[in-house]
Amino acid sequence: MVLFAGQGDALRIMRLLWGAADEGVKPGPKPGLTSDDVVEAAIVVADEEGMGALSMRAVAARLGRTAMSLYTYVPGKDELVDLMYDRVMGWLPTSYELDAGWRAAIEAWAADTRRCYLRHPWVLQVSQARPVLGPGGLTAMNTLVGILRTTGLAAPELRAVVTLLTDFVRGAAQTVADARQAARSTGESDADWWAARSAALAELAPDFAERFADVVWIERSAAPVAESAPYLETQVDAMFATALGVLLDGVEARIGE
Amino acid sequence: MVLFAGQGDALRIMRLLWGAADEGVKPGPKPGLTSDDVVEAAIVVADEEGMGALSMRAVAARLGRTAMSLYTYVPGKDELVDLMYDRVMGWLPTSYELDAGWRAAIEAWAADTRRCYLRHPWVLQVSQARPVLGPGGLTAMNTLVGILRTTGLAAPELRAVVTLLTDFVRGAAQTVADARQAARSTGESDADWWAARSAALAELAPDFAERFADVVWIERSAAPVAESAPYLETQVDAMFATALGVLLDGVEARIGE
DNA sequence: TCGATCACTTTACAGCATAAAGAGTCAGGG
DNA sequence: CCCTGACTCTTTATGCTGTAAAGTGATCGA
Repeated sequence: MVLFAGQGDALRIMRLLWGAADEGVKPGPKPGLTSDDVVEAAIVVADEEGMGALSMRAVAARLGRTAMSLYTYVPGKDELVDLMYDRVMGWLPTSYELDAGWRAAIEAWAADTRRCYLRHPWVLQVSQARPVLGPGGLTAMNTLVGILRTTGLAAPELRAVVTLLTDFVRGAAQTVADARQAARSTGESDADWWAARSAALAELAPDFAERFADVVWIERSAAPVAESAPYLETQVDAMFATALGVLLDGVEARIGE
Repeated sequence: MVLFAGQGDALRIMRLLWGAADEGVKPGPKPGLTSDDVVEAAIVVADEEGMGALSMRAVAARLGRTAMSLYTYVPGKDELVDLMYDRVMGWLPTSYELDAGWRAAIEAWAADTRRCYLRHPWVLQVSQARPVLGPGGLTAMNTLVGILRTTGLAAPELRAVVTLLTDFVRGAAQTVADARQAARSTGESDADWWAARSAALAELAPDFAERFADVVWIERSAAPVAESAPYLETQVDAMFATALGVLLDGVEARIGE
């Protein structure tokens, strides 16, 4: 992996992100692919087999080429992932109806964004620090800020709300994605997993009910279905909506000031 | 890595998590280490060099042994990470003063939890789906729920608030941890990184100011220091406090019902 | 036609988790 | 007292990973 990206590298990846066209004719054989082809193939691999299966060899195999040939189109794997990220973020809706108010718009934004993360779970593994500064990611950010600006909140508060929203949506999606991934890769359903663990717990911590009384209480009282796995998806969807509601109540309270 | 963990494996890792003592005397040489020694050494490695540098070889080297010898004490790397996680979560405070109200208690909880994540950033890479069911993690969860129960909120809402809080604190800490990690491993400061990117942006997207007007507005208006790197840490700390305030306003609104 | 340039392949390296097999060490049973 | 089985720990090996380095052959401008 790349350990130090100098300034020249910064320009190169930015050029790729922004689709800066190559200038004139050059000697040598014509490229058989474009960097877009590589990005597209990599997204297919990551969607189908997960980020863990995304290797230069796997992407190259899908394109009928060797791993090393990809380095003609893309500086390295890190940069390829950045390009994949920006591409997917570019597929998100870029504007929301505001006639029903900012709250409804944010709810729609959250649902779309969450759906996108669940369709491409590997996106959640791209760090938010030193963000990918491509057109897709910037447009997505612009869309969210655009909705929130209509609340009339001051910029510092609004910025906090932006990170609150994105961190929450990412975290919630991450949990669902991880659960699905675990079920797929271990072949053990959530229910089986839970059954084995709770049996072991009962044996190893007989004082469980008293020692973790509050946890037991919330699990018993909040789960609509007794004996269910903790991450039953319909239950998780409802919880997402509730949590988002609490968050937006907080925003509303700040508007009242 | 382990692909399928059967029921026997579940019992074994749970026994390790709960510190179930081995029974009687056995033939063969005495073990030179305990699984706790391995976990401790692994935490030191991960704290000092990051999760990416956590390998069985590195842990073994610190203990003066070969990588394979660790498999005597721990089923595999995945399970070792679970043990590390539960150990660190067990270091968190287990009760909070409630005389000043639940809100102050949650603020203290959030500060402690965030500090713990920043001291051991690799903890954030442990998935929340199929959580580690050890005493440390369960106690931490119990502490949080215990504070929130004093709000009198109904269990389903309270559960949503729990995930909202944990997802937010984790996400916020993750961003800071990633930024620090990037600075360390690339040798490029945030300021340098930002300078190189914004120069490239100006060249590649001359219409930036109009095309991403809302993003530009919030960056200009919210940052107290002009031309500063986006993730200046004091700025991020303030944003964390503001966002937590908004979140807790939402909880308060729900209590009023 | 020549030399430069580029696409692409082959080979190689260091590092990873861990399976498999072997070496040495210690206990209880004969 | 020795043997057998169990146990710790090491050595070796397998199949992955990203990518550096060098080589092959095609294609262009001069």
